Amino acid sequence: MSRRLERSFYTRDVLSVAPELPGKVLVRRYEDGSILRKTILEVEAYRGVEDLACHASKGRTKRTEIMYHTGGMIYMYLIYGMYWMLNFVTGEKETPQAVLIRGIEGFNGPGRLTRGLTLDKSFYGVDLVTSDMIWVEDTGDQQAIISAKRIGIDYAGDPWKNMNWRFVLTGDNSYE
DNA sequence: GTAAGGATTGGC
DNA sequence: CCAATCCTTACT
Repeated sequence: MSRRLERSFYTRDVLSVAPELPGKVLVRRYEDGSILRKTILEVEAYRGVEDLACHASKGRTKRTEIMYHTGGMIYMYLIYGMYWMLNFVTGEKETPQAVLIRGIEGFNGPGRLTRGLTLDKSFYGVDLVTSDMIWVEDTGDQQAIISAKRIGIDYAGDPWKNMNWRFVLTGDNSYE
C-alpha cells in the first residue's frame, strides 16, 4: 500500500533524504487526469553553500531562492540550453539543499526523464506535499542502495567532487 | 549591455 | 571526441 510522502520526510538533512528516495515512486498526473507512476532509480545530494557543486554556493539569487525554502518544494533549472533538471528541496528553511533526480524507471538520465514527464520551468516552486500534478509515494518496501561519486561536477574540486553523494537502487542494471 | 559557461545528451 | 542551445550570473 502506497502513501504520499509528507512534509516531515523532506525537511530532514539532504544526506538523510537522498538515500531514501531510490525505490520510492514518482507520480505525475496530467491535465487530462491520466497518471504515470515511475520508480526512482538514482539521485544525487547537493548540500548547502559550502558544497561547491551546489548552486547555492554561488549565492542566494533568483534562481537558487527556492532552495532556501522548506523541504518538499521543486527546484527546476535549465542546463546546456536544452535540458530541465528536476530537484527536490530538502531541509528546514534557510538551509539550501536539494536532491537531483538522475534516473527513473524507463528514463535514464536527468534530462531525459524531465522530457518524458513533461516537466519544465513551470514546475519551479511546486510543492510535492500538496500538488495534484506531481508527488512521491512510499511503497513501504525495504530498498537496497549503493552510493557513488556525483557526476559532472569536477569543477567543484576537492573534497566536493569526491563525496559519495550519488545514491543508486541496487539490482538495477541500467547504470552498469 | 556584454560575455562566459554549465548537476547533459546524442551523434560522429 | 564535440557541438547543440539558452538561461543565469558576473562584470563593464
